[in-house]
Amino acid sequence: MKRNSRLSLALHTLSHMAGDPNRARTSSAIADHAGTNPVVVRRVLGKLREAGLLTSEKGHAGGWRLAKAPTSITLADVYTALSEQLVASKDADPKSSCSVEHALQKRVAAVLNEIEHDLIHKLSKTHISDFVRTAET
Amino acid sequence: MKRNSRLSLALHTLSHMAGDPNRARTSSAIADHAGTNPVVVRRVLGKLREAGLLTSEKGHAGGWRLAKAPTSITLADVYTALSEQLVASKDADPKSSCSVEHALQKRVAAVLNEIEHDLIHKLSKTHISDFVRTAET
DNA sequence: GACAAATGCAATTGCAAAAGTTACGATAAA
DNA sequence: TTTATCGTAACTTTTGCAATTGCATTTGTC
Repeated sequence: MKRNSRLSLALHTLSHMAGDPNRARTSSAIADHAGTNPVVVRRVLGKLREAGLLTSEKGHAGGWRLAKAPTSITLADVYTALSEQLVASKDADPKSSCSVEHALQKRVAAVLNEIEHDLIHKLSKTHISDFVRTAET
Repeated sequence: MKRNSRLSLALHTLSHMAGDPNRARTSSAIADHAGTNPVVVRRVLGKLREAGLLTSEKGHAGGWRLAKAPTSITLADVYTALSEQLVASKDADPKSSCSVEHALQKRVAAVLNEIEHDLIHKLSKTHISDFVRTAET
């Protein structure tokens, strides 16, 4: 896979589940669909479970299920569950000798953080269910 | 440096230049400031030059200069100059056997692209000069 | 013309993060 | 008890990017 693979995988899987929320899916079935492998799927979906978006069941006939209605899961939920920070930079280096430099860095970081927040806000406007409006598997 | 290092470096350098637009800076001076090396600086700034944001002069007493007023360079200019695509995913895999899958992927990609555009729009609202308002080197 | 300072560019190396793989234990259903 | 599944740890492979190196080119100064 390529860039944004985790976000991509998560979105893909959730959308698919939203089309038929009752069925449980196994890691390997999901992996096959997404062209990856079960362990990677578990790693990514594990984060979504921690965030309360999914549940998983062990044992025979276990698998993954949506923990909430598709209409109540937004892209922002997924984004933050994966703790992505596409825009925001990490904290400014404290090792910058020049204080003007430091002030500059902080200002840049502040703007970037604000834009990150805007991005999340925008993401919160679309729901997983929006992907399944027309075709229902 | 880690993620977004290119964007970070570009923003950092441009902001610094905006504080004193007449002086030319050499790749190695910039590299020292940013804690990196001259070749990386040239690679990144080269992209900005291609986009018409910077000019560079070879030879003795050469270096890098802003090609435009700091007030006319937006974060979106920088972002697109570096051809970043933080949100948008690449084109959907054509190898997806299931047509429903394919339609789903296209819908997800469409939403992501729209959000990417929104991000760029937001970036276009702040200018390089905004970083240098209070302190002027 | 000689030399130094600078970009331009390509090839290589090095490194860290992510993906992939394998293995094994725990758990639950049949 | 057997089978199917998640959970997780350890390891290997891949990949992206920075760093390094080397050399050519351009330009200003002596």
